Amino acid sequence: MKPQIAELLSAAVSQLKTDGVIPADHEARIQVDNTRDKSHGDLATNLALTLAKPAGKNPRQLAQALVDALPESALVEKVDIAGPGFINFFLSQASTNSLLQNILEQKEDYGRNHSGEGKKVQVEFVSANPTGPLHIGHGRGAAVGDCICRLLEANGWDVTREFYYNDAGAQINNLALSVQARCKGLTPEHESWPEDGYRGDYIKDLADSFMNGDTVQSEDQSFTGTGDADDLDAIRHFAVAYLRREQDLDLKAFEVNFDVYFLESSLYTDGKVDAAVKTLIDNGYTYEEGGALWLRTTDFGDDKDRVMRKTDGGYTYFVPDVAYHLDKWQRGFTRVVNEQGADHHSTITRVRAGLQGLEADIPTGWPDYVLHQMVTVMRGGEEVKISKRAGSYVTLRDLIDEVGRDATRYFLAARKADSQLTFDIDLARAQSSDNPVYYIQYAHARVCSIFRKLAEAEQSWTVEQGMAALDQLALDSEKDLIVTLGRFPDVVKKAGAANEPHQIANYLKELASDFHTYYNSEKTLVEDEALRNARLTLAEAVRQVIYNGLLLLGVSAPEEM
RNA sequence: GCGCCCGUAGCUCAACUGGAUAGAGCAUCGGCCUUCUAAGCCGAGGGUUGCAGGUUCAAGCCCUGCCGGGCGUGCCA
Repeated sequence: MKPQIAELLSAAVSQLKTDGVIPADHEARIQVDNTRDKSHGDLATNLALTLAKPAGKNPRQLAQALVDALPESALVEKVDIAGPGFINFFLSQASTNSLLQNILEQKEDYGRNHSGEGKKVQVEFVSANPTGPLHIGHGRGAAVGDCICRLLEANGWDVTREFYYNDAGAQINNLALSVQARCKGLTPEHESWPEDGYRGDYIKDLADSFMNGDTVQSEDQSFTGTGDADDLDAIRHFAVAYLRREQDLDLKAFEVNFDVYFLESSLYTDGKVDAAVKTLIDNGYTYEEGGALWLRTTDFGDDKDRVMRKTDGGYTYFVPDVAYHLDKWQRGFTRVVNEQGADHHSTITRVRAGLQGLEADIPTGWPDYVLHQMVTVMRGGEEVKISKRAGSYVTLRDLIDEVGRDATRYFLAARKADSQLTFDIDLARAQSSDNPVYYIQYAHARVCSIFRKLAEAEQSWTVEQGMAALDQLALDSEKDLIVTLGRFPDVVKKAGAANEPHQIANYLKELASDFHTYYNSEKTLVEDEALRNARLTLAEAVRQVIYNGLLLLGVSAPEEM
């Protein structure tokens, strides 16, 4: 309903410009907010406050002038001027009726918009290296990243989900050496175990599988173990394929899917790394020193220059990353969101510097980054630090197995990414109102239950009957609930613009709470047929919006609990 | 030392890109089942938004300086 009110205000502003009250060249930013206090109506604007200075008038006078210039609208019951000059709108029954009608007509589309205009956006997330099972930090990245994708889709963007993984380099070599050591019967306690080797139990499983000659198949590759413990290259390939398969299975269990798996190694084989390096050299942003090639990142705001090519001839990690991002740009993604752990934030400056050095007309602040902070896992009031399988960290699989996909997704996506997160396993498992996931899902199930009861009583309800009866909804609690339903499209828009899925989670909690309150105070299946039909319409609208919201989080909406 | 992020009720977190009296849940205390699922609802107490300045008609939010925590500060990724 905000857009309609904003339109009325816009018309009023134009009128006042014509009248010479407001300077004609002033660009007014019209902001319509939900009110916190019901005595302030349903929606409010600070327009008179922001226009006071350019108009050279006191805000209350200006507010009165704006109100006088507002076009008539059936949506508005009453307009007040309050406080320092806020304009408060009280919505009419006609507006709440039409809102319910919209929800029931648009169904799954209610809340979606076309602001992205079908433009291409790429979201890169998880991007775990294939050196072990996914840990809880990857889980947070997966939940947040996937929800961002769903939000962007809801806002009309054409989204590509991409997973980038490092299948070359020092860590992979380290992995291969660890597996090889296991193939030769060594354990991590042994004195000749590789320094900085991976020690988890999964290394042993992997070695056994390689020695058995198993064939592993992942999303994008397959490889058969040769059983030759001296063939480090074969071990490397096998280990990568094996762990990729394992990560794929975890992601599938988490209901996170990718459109593109991008291999770092392909940047080398396609010559894209060399090409990027050559361009940087040709553009004069590099120099040799101490046997290494340096990129002058200080030209682009870094606090010191960075090594590109090491003395051993290999490139540092951010060089292929620059080539990768140039590739993204060339694929036509004018908007790219990179969801990563905050421990990698130092790459941002380097990648952006490298991209600027390529002089490819890439905007300075491109791409966007969403960084998530660390996750701490608690059980029984104690911090959980390790899993048996991975050894040194809690895996995503552990969580899914213990608390389920819905709760895991919800808890990992329900917090602002840039604050540290405490994952309380006991709470996530709780089947009570303490647990926000159950609380929200239960609201959905309750509506379904009402309709089951209706069928049992051999009564019926249709949208048409409901629409005809909407004037029966006269209670404050009913209007409150409808106003909350009306906020949903705006929440989707704002959450999408800010890459903040947690806003959806918060909204759903609020909506569920409003509904539970209403459910408890007013019976839906009353004798009076018109009132019953009206309340069923409201209940169905609530169900639809909860369903739509849960879908954005990738959490299921059960019909019974 | 320097850079980035965070600091809100005892705990976990909100506060809609600067708005009106900072809100929920948990925990504590007190109520509500003959009634569509009590897996729920209602009520009470609980705050100098880390500290000190500044900008603004208006600051939890923006600026400066401190304090505390996290991450980074690799020719690791």
